[in-house]
Amino acid sequence: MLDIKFIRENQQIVRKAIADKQLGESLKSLNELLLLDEEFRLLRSDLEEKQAKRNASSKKIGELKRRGENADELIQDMGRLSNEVKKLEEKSRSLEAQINTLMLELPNIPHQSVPYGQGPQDNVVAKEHGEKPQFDFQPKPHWELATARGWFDLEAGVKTTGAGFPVFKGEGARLLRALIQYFLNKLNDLGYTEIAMPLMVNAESATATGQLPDKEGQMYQVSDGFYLIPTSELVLANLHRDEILATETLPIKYAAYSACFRREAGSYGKDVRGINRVHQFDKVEMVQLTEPAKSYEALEQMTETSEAMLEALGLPYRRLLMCSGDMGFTQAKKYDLEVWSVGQGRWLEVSSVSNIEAFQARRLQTRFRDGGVSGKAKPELVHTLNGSALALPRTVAAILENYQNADGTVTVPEVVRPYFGKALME
RNA sequence: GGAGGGUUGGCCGAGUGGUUGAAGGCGACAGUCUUGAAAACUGUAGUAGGGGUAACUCUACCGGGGGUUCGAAUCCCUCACCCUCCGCCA
Repeated sequence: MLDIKFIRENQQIVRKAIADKQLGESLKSLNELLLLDEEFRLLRSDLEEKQAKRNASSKKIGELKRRGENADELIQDMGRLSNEVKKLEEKSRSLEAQINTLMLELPNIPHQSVPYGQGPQDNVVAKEHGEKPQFDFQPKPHWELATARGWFDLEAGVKTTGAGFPVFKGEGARLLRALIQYFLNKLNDLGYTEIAMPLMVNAESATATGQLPDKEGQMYQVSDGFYLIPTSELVLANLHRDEILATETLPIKYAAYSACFRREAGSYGKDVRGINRVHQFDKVEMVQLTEPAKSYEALEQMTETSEAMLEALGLPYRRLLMCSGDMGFTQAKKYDLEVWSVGQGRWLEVSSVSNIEAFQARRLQTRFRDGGVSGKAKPELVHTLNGSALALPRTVAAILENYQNADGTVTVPEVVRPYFGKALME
């Protein structure tokens, strides 16, 4: 959510952001918002004036009554005034609700370093690292390797649940677990606090982080008004909702492993082969809350953390700087990391690291100030950042494909061996 | 699932429908004293929004939302959460 004052005073910037992000629909929201905001502010001053009168009279009536004097006349006047106040209050409430809804439809503003672009084709390759492996045999895609050795069983998942709910078995399941361990330990070493969390959230949390209303169709809704989390970012970012933090506690760094659930409506073809895109997957995520001045430094640092993991795993990858049109509703700047999938001959996105600036924090009301909660300084909104380190299925796919041997076995990357327990999947 | 009791400022905790934005305590901050600290004493301080160059001033906020009333922290309804008891399941 943007600051209403900012919107009011910087209409052109907001308009440009909407256009750059290819969200033409939001322009209507902006226009309507500006009108309602004007109306709301006029109404407010009228209302507040009348409230002030009412408060004064009420006080006077109290005094008269205490002294045992007659206040009937004043009470009659108050009746009329109160009615007006009540009507204005009602109007004010409904305007405020409308304004709020519209505010939720305005996207975050891209950082100045974000290139303009209409879609994925305009993303900029910011970096490429590692050699694509060469084989003296025809490398296979991960689903062939895994099915042949029984490392996962997609049919079984279809049976128990439906398409896109993979079942991992034996050494396949073990590889998942080993990777999760490796990632979390790595992040612990870097000062991230590990969190284990609920896999469902309420609408309030989902609204605060920006999934609602923007991505409602992407989430599974279960009973009692809960949503299955599409990413653990949602819970991590909400951990300090409505809190004022001491500056010294920043940056706050959280890491978590969780299952993630996404409806992924409209996906098809090679995108969904094997475990390229599934409805339930595992992910290790990092979230940081920082002071505004330090958030872009943190974005680089978090991206480098994910890259370091890919390097340690020996997977060739590239870093994309996402263009304005492909970066999503809440982000100010975002990098995607993609690994080379040799069996499919394509890049697979395994991480996405974003700076949300104050866009989430404004809804979360997560603030900080010098001197802590009861300090004197004015509270200020934190910046929130999130990034995957890393998403499991595609990392597994890349490992299987890039480390495959001619006989269908897979060499386990060295850094994972302590967790996996041996050097070869067979 | 049923029946009761709760939710007040950073924390604890008063609060009778009418000068209560809210006593008191703790904690915080500033000052006095002290070589320094502690103690003691004195003082300051909620959050958000609006108006004003400023001094200042207005409004809202006592879990959330609605209502009753001339007037609500206080009465009513509703939702959420916490506690106790009963039932059910582990």
